[in-house]
Amino acid sequence: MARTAGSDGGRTEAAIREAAVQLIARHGFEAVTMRQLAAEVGVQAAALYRYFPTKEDLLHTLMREHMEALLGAWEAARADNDDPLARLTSFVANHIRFHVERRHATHVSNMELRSLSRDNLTSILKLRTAYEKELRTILRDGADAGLLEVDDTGLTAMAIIQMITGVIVWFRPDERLSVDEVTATYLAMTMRLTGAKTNAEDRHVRQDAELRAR
Amino acid sequence: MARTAGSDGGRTEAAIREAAVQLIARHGFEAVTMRQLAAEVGVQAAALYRYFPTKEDLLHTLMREHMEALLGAWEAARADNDDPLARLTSFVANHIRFHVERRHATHVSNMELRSLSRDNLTSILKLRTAYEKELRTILRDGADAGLLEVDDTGLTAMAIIQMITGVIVWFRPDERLSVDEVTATYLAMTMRLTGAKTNAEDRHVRQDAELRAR
DNA sequence: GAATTAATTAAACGTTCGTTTTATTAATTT
DNA sequence: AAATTAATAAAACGAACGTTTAATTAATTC
Repeated sequence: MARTAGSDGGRTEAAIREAAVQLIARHGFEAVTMRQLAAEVGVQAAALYRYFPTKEDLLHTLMREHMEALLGAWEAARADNDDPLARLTSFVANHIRFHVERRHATHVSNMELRSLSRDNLTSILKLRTAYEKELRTILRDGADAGLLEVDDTGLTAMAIIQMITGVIVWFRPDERLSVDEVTATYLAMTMRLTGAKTNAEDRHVRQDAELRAR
Repeated sequence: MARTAGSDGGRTEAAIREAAVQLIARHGFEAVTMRQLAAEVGVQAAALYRYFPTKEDLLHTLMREHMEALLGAWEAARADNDDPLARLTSFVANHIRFHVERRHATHVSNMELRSLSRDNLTSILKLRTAYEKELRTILRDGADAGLLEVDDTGLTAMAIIQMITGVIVWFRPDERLSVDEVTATYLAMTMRLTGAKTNAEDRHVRQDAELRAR
């Protein structure tokens, strides 16, 4: 009826976050009740309020940390490289790996925006916009250098992000394809989609080789 | 306190559907209450139950009819054409037009699947799968005819659908771009993404023309 | 070992939810 | 004009919701 033996605030909070991500990803934020979440963690509902002041604050925390982790992963993965094609490759590969590894959290961050209040929504959208801007910059640099054929930078960035984020809709680990195989295929599609010059060159090299072999 | 003068079942049901699509698209199915919906329509909550037996049945009806309309629009738009490239063009153009015209209903159909019971979910997924199969068939035919370069038919189909459905996330009519302009850009990206041969030919034709003009 | 702080339970709060029941009036049919 | 059917309002149902309060025990500090 009170503090349980061996209870630990740090562990409980981590368990709440984990359970919340799973439950919200599966049922949606509005459909998950604090009692349901508490039961999953193994505590009473009131105990949740020691760690998060409100249900919405819990959601906002999960989203903010997910977006910050995404931006952090990109900063770590980005080769300090001048080559736009290498940067584009890094971006797509990092995005797919990160999203496959955190399918549930991504689902939450993408689907539950409408459950946030104005201020909380604004703070998440700011992070999201910053991330999208990274891709737009790469595409513009690539187009300026004559390495990419991009009609509309903003529109192409949205198309690519939607395409590569869509992986989480159908991808399941331990099925037909590995993460690396999926990444390779999506990279090839991205390069074709943006008219990347290396791709065209590769194709010509291959064609030439075939012709010479005859 | 009872039947209102001028009330009409047909009109009321239509009003319920319209209001439901708007409200669910904006707030999410779980967040919309029957009282809120009724207020939007201008009736009491109990009146809704004359038209839909439960809240979930209302959602299911909206989704089913949306998916059937999408399949119907595709059947009407599909030129009875043997050329896979022409069919691919029709598919993308029809998809974007339909989704832009019915942004809210599309949002509902894509986001609220988890609020459906097993049986209702199955019936919607069946329609969705049938639609996706249309695109897979086009891609396979195109690849078999040597007109497209597609590594993985299923994966490419998902990538394209996610890309072109994503239009509704950012597109707003009466802004920078018209539907036709957006469609043209997405068609160009789709053709590049699938390595469509016409595109390569066009490019060569254009390049030749430029060279000759010098 | 006494005092304090951390972690939790148990119980309750007022509110709101989807839905049902019953009554009432408008429109239609006979 | 009487009888019937369609369309709704009004009120209530029990259940469940997010959250708060108060009490209680475990762990830590002094």
